[in-house]
Parts: sequence; structure tokens; C-alpha cells
Amino acid sequence: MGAPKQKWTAEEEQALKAGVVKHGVGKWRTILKDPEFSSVLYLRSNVDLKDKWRNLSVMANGWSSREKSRLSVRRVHQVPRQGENSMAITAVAPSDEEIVDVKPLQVSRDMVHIPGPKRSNLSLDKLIMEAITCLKENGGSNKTAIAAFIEDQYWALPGLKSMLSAKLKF
Amino acid sequence: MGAPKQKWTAEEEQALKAGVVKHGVGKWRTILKDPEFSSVLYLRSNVDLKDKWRNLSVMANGWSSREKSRLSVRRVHQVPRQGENSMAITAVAPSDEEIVDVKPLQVSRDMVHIPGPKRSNLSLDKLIMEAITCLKENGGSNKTAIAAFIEDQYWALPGLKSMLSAKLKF
DNA sequence: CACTAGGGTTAGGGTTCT
DNA sequence: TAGAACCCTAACCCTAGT
Repeated sequence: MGAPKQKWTAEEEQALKAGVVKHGVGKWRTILKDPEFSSVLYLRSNVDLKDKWRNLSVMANGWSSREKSRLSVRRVHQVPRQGENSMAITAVAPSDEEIVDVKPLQVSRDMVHIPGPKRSNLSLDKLIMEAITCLKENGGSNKTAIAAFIEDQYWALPGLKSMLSAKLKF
Repeated sequence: MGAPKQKWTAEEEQALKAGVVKHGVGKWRTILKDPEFSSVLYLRSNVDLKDKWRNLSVMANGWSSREKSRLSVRRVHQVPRQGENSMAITAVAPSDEEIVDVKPLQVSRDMVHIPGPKRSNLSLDKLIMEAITCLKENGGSNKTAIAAFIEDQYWALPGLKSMLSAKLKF
């Protein structure tokens, strides 16, 4: 139908966050016009950006009320929107299968799984190496922000901490 | 505990249908406020209207055999995305008994279903690079933005951030 | 007029009740 | 087991204020 709901993709979400980092909260039109993000966000309006940011913010602190019994692991499959937004980096051959269910760090096998943000499991090694490289090359970068960036992608992957501990050596 | 579940009466159902003919599908609040129907529907919410309409539509779409639909009110729409929403309805004068059948005139857009290509991890590397670049270039500016960004990320696994912060020194 | 902030509404998946 | 009624909330709309 005319305007079906357009679910935000992970790429769009990240682009928005990066846009906010670069231009600031509330600079929706600016973010949208930035060629760095427009290729990803061109389907969105400034108002869309604002609304999405609001949703993200709500999730960030509290969405306490009803996170109660979320049983059942549900496969939330997201149908990629009409091709075209594929211009980006092709890199990574994702040998890894998609991870559908992300579980909290400490979960016993019969515990309830909390459906986390749907994220794909791309090569962790790749990410880590990339991050390390970037960090080294950009001595002045804000390490906290970078850590946050990585966290956002992998916050729920089990075993992440230990993996990182093993890989990161400075 | 709670509401005993209110079955829809024939009058309510009738009013809903009339409301849709008059105001269009999706104008639930408008229908509800219309004095022509509010006296009948005052017990219902806009969401109730929407849900009821969905039920009616499912029935009409032949899933379950039932009264056949003779009349149809069709949503006419046009553009994908970014366009104006306007939904025009063409109300064909009902003979008298009417079941409203809502079906998209044209192809549905969700027929396009790309079989689970792993969702892109395409831009992650790029995003990381962008973030780093931005942070670097902006130096001290946009502290507000950065703070907002970090704050937004804060719900994520705290262990990782602190660990990275500790390991990566600048 | 263009944009943003914030409240309001809708769409659609999910859940509960019968 | 099905289906009607109801819930949740991301996505989208409306509009005052700047």
C-alpha cells in the first residue's frame, strides 16, 4: 500500500547515531544533507530522524515497564527494503551465520531469552581489528565513543568480553 | 481482572462501516469524534476501531467463508514512500447490506521477499571509521552531541566499555 | 516559509480470552 | 484450534513556536 511502515534498518540507525555524533542532537536536516549519511538515510525525512532518535532514547533509559515475561525466542526477520541501498562497503564476507537470538550474558539454558536488538553477527575479528587499527591511527579519538560504538553492535553477544580480552593487546 | 471484553454490537459495527465510508480507512479518531457515530461508538477507542476493522477485513478477504462482500470501498493509493499519503476512498453506493472489503488495488509491495540474505554488516566498518573521523575532526566541539551519543549507548554492556577504556590509552 | 519539539494517532505484530 | 477483542509500541502525523 502507499506508505507501508518503513522499519528502520541497522544501517540507518547507525547512520543516525553517527550523524548525531557529528552534528549534534536536533540537527536533523543537517544530518540528512550530509553526504556522509544521505546515502543511507535518503529515504528518511528530518522528522523521521527526530522520531527515531526519540525512540532510541526511550529505549536507552527505562523501557522498564513491560519488559517482563518475554518468553519465546522469536525470529524477527527484517525484510530488507527494495534493494538499492547496497552501495556501502562490501567487504566482509560474512561466513558467520546470522544470529537470530541474542541472549543476555548470563543465561542458563532454560531461562527466558530476552529478544535483543536484531543485529547480525559479522566477523568479530574483523570488527576488532578494524577498531584497533582505527584507534591506533587516530590517537586523538575519543575512546569512549568508539567503545560505545562497538558495544552498540555487540552488546549482547555471549562471550564477547572474553573474546575481546584475548584479542586486545596493547 | 480488568475489562470483561466487550463484544461489538451490530450497531457499533454498522457505525464503524459508515464511518469508514465517510472518512476513510485509517481515520479512526476522526470517525470516533464524528457526532454522527460517537453516540454509538463512545465506548470504543480509536484503536478498538482499527482492530475491529481488521477483523472485519479478514473475514471479508475470504479467509473464512461468511457473508460475501458485494460492495467495496477501496483504498486508492499511489506513491511509494515520500509522497503524500492521501488515501482516497471510492465509496460505491451501497445497495443496503454491505460488507466492506478492503483490498489494495494493485500489487502488494511485500511480495518482494528476499530470502534471508544476512543482513548487512556492510556499513559497520564504515560507520566506525566515520565515527572516529568525526570525533577526531571535531576535536572539542560537539561535546553535547558526543555526550548524547555516549549516553545513548550507555545501556549497553558496561563491562566492555570500561575494559576497552582501560586497555586503550591515549 | 522551513525546521524542530513534543504531543497525538496509526499500523501491525503480539497476547489474552472465549 | 480458531477467532474476536485487546495490548504494545515503532513509525508516522499535526502543529505551535521559533
